[in-house]
Amino acid sequence: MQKAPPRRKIPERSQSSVTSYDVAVRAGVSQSAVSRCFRPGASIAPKTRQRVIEAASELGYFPNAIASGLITKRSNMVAVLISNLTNLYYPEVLAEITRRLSDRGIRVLLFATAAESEVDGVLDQVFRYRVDGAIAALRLSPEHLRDFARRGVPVVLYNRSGEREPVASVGCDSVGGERMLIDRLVDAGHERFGIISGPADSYVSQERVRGAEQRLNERGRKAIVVPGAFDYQSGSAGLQSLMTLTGGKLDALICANDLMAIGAIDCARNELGLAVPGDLSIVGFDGVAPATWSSYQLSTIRQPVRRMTEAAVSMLIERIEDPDLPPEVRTFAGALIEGSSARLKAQTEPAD
Amino acid sequence: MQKAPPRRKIPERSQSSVTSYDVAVRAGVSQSAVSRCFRPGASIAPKTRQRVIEAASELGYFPNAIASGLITKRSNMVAVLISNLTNLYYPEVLAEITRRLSDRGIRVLLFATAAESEVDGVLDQVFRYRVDGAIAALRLSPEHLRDFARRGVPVVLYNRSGEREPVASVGCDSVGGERMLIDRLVDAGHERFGIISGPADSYVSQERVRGAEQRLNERGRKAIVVPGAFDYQSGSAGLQSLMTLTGGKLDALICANDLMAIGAIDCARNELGLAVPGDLSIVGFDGVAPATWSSYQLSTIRQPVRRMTEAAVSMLIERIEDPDLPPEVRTFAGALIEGSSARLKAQTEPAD
DNA sequence: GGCAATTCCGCAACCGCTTGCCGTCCTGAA
DNA sequence: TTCAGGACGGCAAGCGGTTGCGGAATTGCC
Repeated sequence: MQKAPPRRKIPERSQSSVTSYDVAVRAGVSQSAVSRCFRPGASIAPKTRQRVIEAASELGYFPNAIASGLITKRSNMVAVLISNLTNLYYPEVLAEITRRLSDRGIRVLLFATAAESEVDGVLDQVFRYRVDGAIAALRLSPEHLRDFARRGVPVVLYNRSGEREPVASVGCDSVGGERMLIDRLVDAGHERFGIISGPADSYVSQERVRGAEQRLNERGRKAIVVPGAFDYQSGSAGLQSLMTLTGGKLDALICANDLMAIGAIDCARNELGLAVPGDLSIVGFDGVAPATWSSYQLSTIRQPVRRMTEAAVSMLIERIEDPDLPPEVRTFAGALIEGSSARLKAQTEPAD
Repeated sequence: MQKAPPRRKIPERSQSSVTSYDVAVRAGVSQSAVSRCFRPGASIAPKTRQRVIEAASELGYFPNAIASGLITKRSNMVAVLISNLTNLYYPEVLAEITRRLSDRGIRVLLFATAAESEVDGVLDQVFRYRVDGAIAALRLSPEHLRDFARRGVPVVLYNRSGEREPVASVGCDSVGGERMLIDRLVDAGHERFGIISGPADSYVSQERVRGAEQRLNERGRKAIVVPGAFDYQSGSAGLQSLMTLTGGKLDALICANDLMAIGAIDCARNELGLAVPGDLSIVGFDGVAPATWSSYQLSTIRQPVRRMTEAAVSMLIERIEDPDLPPEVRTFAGALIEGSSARLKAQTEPAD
């Protein structure tokens, strides 16, 4: 076989990519002077800067962030790890985080996985890109966290917490939120409780279910738990199986998130012919937009997304600036949204 | 002071950032050999590779994508520009795009703007990062497009099209979609039409409204148009003002997207006491998840998101590989979802 | 075993920018 | 006028990889 000629595809990038050198030539200064014009705090005469800026804009020059990141060891990129974007709740979080980071001159490198457990393959990529930090809204194993630590990449967990080791994290108090819901439900006279959980590998699901069961227990009640998957379907399916399991005797349904609660409401009303909250009280968790729609007016716990994202971003940035800051856990209380999908007060007469 | 002899680099191991040089030392090979181990197709002996890979994993080494991007001129990052993530429709698109790009070894650098018109400030950033290409789900002016072209960064527009100049783009056929809806509505006997548009700076809104009005015109009908903002509120508000404007005489409401249609349904049923579709037919556009919820079962046009994102990604990658490919516009037909929020067939008797 | 053809791998020159270290030049004070 | 002290800006050494080139080692073949 003949030796193949060293075939390279060189797309002849002629006019593309203006460098600081080109600008320097045009402005009649050295390349380093150009660089200084684009660095805040560098020593440069206003006059020179003027000339350089002009030349730069004539050529359409922008400093190459890749090259400068190589030397400053700051890529000005942060990895955002999210498990499933289609969850209604996360888009808002992502949008907020992106906006806040962008206000601080930092870009978001997005990593989306289908399930929380798929992180492994993704982490190499995160490290390859030398991101300055990461915000993770999914479960990271202790090994993963150690990898981050080893490489000096600060992480802030969002709505998660380090399983064993302490990690910087922000979250919404699941246990406290469920406690509020349970207390109000019990006070309103509900007796038979059902719970629809989230996927087994979800941390928030575990916490919420645990919080609910614990409080029910403290109040001398208990609940049947059926598994769900955080989506609309499983709200409906979960309710159906609970009705089967309890022979239709269910007073209150606690869903691990809003989306399942909405699925359950629709199922109760449109398939089982039940009045909500007349025959059945249904509560959720998150406070997503559809929960407020007039067809649902879901009784739920709203997470303070703005404050939480702000906290996550500023905690991360602090740790990028000073990697030795100790781990800090910030927990925010959710707000009870009364809504009208559950009878939350004893005085509300179930007239239907 | 004497001139210093050429400083050999001493592996100081400053706790972070293992370099290929470190790996080379440990494996007893040259730095370039290490590099070759991580480049597909490079000439390296299996034995050497083995040794290097071992040393690398002991040190936790990953090639620095920033550094390699600097020299290969490929950052393996693609910018995704999205106007507002909270739109229910975009998260799905974003998730799909991210997944598909990631399958091809490409990362997403996310740029989210609050309004379509805020692109200006963002573009510098896009260029600074030397992304290999961009997918834009927002309006880009001819100047913006020229900037991309000038820098040799291929762009694919998502649900937009170049206003004057031809640009690679994928989209869902708004005019055709609206035509289907209008035809079915007219055939079913509706006479008085209302339209709620999207924000004025939105391209899809303009197209959809234009498509609807045009077809209504062809069928000898016309509609009153009120402005909306693509959100739940404006569906409700839009319906209310239409009821005022028409003195309550409205047969069919065409909303420029699903979210407003849902808002309108809720308003009609829960505030105006109207039956949908009994008293009023309501249709949307997009095919978002909530549209399928049993409380709504929205009659709408579903965009083929999978196919569209797949097309966008592969078109972009083709253009990254061969920048001289001509612009191509791929339009996908939406699928009519009958739903039950509108009377779409003449034989359906409006019995209420 | 001898010789040519491969296969491997080291060398070194970058990629585009940052920055420490001076050398210039300008300004103001004596 | 002289000189000290800044303010500017050029020089050049990298940052961590990639890759063409050529030498050394290995292999194939007779």
